[in-house]
Parts: sequence; C-alpha cells; structure tokens
Amino acid sequence: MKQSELFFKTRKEVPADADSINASYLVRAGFVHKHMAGAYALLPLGLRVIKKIENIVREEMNVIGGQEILMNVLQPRELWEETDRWESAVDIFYKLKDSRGKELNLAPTHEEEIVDIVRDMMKSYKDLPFAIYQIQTKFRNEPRVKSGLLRGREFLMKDMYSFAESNEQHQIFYKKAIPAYFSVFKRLGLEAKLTEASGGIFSKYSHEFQVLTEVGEDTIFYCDSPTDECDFAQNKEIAEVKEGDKCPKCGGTIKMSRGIEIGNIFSLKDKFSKPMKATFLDKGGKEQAFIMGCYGIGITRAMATVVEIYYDVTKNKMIWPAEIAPYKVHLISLNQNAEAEKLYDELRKNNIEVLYDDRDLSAGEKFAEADLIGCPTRLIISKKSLEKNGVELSENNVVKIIPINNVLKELRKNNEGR
RNA sequence: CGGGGUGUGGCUCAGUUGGCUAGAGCACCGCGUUUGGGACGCGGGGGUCGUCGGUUCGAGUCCGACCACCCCGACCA
Repeated sequence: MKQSELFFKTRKEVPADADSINASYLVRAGFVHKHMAGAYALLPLGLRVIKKIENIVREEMNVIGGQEILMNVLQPRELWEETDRWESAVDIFYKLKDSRGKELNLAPTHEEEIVDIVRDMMKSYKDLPFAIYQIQTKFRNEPRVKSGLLRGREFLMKDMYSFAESNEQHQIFYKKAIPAYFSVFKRLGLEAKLTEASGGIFSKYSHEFQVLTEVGEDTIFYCDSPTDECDFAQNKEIAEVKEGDKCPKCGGTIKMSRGIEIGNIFSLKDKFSKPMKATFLDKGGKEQAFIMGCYGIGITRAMATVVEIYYDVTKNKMIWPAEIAPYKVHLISLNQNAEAEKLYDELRKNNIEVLYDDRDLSAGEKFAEADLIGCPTRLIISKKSLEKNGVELSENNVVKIIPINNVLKELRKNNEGR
C-alpha cells in the first residue's frame, strides 16, 4: 500500500476525550475513529489488525474442531423469555420495537440462539460432541463505558459453544480449549494467566484468561512461584487467598495484580438446554439435555490490550507483534522514490506486506508517523543509504545497512524461527 | 443510576470584574525555501462560542433546563 493513498491521518496531540492509553493511541495513530462513548469505527489500519486477530482465533478454534457460523444481531423477545433473561438482564439490553410492534434485542450474547439452532437440528447422541463458534458484534448497554476499546457498548467477540452428551464428554473439549486459547494469546504477543473466576449467572465457576497489567479492571491473586511452575491464580471475586499468603498449591507467595480479562470459558451444564428443551436421545433411547460450554475471546479488547502492553507512551512509539501488525514492513523513502519504488514492487511480488511511504514530507514527519503506526520492520531508502548502495533496516531496535539486493533474503532470515 | 468536572474553527487550548470586528498553535489551501526526527517564510480560507430558554442597554463570560464527553461509585453474561 502506498501511504500517499492510504485513508488515514495521524494527530500530533492526544485527543481530549480519550479515557485510556489504548483509545488515545488508536485514535492518534489513525487506526480507529471514536463514534460515541463506547463505540469506535475501525479505519483501514485498525481493521487490518482486527482481521489478523480474527484469523488467528479462527485457525486455533478450527484446530480443536470448532466450526464457524454467523448468527444474528436481532433477537426476538420470545427467545429470551425461554430462559427468563428478557426481564432479568434489562439494564444491559438494547431493546427495540420494529414497526409492527415486535420486540427485539440487539444481541449481547448468543446462548439462546445457538441452542435454538441446535435443538432444531441435532437429535441424537451420535451427533455429539461438537463445537460451533462465530465472530460477531455484540451490543451491551454498559452502565458506564471506560478504558477505551477495553469496555465498549459495541464490540467484536468470538463466542464458541460446545455441546456434549455428558459432563465427561464436555470436559474433554473444555480441556482442549485451554491450550488453544493459550496459542491464540501467544500469537497475539500476550501472556495470559489462566484464572479461576466466578461464573456469573452462567455457572458457579469459570476460567478467565487474564493479562496482568495495571489498567485491567479485575483484581487477580496469583502464585509468584520462583520456579514458574505453579499456575495458581484466582479472581478476587472468588479468591480464598490474599496478597502475601502462602500459595495453597505449592507454598509460594501470593501476589496481587490487576488484569484484563481477554478470554473466558464456562461450563454451562444444562443451564440453557434444559429450560429451552434442547434434548437428544441417548444410547438407551432416553431424552437428555445437552451439556454445554461457552468460550469467549474479545477481539476488539485483544487489540486494545496489545496496545496497552506494547505502546510506549513517552516515546510515542508502537511496535506491533509481527503476526498482527497492520503491515509487516514499512518502507520509507527519503526523496529516493525511484529506487524505493523498485524495492516496493519486488516486496509485493514476493507477497511481503509492505506499507510504502512515498509522500513528499520531511524525514522527521515520516519517522514520527512510522513510530506511531508501529510496523515491526522498517526499511529506509535515503541518499545516505544509497551512497552505500544499500537500505537501512531496523528491527527490534537493531539498525543496519544492507545491500538492496539482500533485502528479501534478510527479511526471510528474520522471519525464520517465528 | 447517584456524585463531580468539562463543552470556544477539523484537533489541542486561551479568552480578565459581562463591553467594541472572538484569539493562538497544530491541521488545511496557495507560492517559495527546505528534506535523517512532526522544518521555515509570506499570503489565505474556516468558528457565533454544545442546545434551548432567561437576566441585562449589552452574554463566550451570569442563571436554569436539556444534551454530549470525561472522572469517582454502583453495575459488568
């Protein structure tokens, strides 16, 4: 992509209404546009990051057998009444009436709808187990939005639902989901902690994937075992320990931290299938309610979390993890467009994602914007570099001049081992 | 939903005890000079001060209601 044609603008100043690092960065760098409190439009750069996050999530969910579908935003009142959630969840629903007076809700979650689909299709234990997921916009009328894209009223989420004939069968999939989730977060460049938590209205307990950082809304107690082998972690809402206690698992010391809940998994048992009469016939011909699990990952929240972790506020500098960077390579021409253009074409021919700054601006301005955009690899073609018949390559704070002919080789070398 | 704060060109802000054609920087347009860290000069365009109502000879400035945004709390599938 030529930067002269890219739909984006950066800002020199932090937006006055930004409530968080992630929002102020994403707006400043031209990744998103704030539409209203809790709702952000994704601009080309932001959308590229989101699409990459989505694809990582898809790949990992597919690995454990998840199948993707797409459900609906409009959900009728009758569906919610089957589980008594129309009245009880009133505050968080965006309720509306259509011109015929039909009462609807903008989907905040999809347990009811997936159960409705499954009870219509699946009737036998032979159909089980299976897991279905979607990536879709969720609408939640949060009483108070905050933390930029970390808690919005309209946001992207991956939600997966598993169906099993028994708790034993359910547990098999539940346990497969955990490493799949860790794979996702690792590829996003995030270190997540598996944390025991309350199940809210779903179930007594659940597991959350928490990224430990002070901007998080949750409070986590975890074992700071020096051997790094203990994985004890509990959300404050259910914690039986406090800071400084001995870890009940290994005897290490309990530490406290804030955390961003970037994913969660719940065992639902028959909480939804039973009231909705979603049943199958077991081997003995007996009617049984499906045993369910649900598995969420906040897609927009993941992007915001990566910003919180990777954005350097004091330097106005971002470096996106390689797998989700809007472009892998940022090629910057300092008044050497003839040479730069050749390299740009070559990179594109070799399927390397490259953003090419071909604009007629001062070097400082280009660098400042490049710092904000945050591509992991930067190539600079300048009079200085061309005198050595080369290109300046910077990656992970290492800068070196390499011959133009070696650029492809060098980029491939650096990508090995990832 | 309770408490608090803020609202002035696209952005960030200034605007004195109410007073004369409402300002700056950035951004934008034109010309020129620049070109390794958001460069400089000259010349331009753009706001009726969140909205509505009130007080006053006169309101960006005072009062009221409403709206929006932000903060604290409650809430958070």
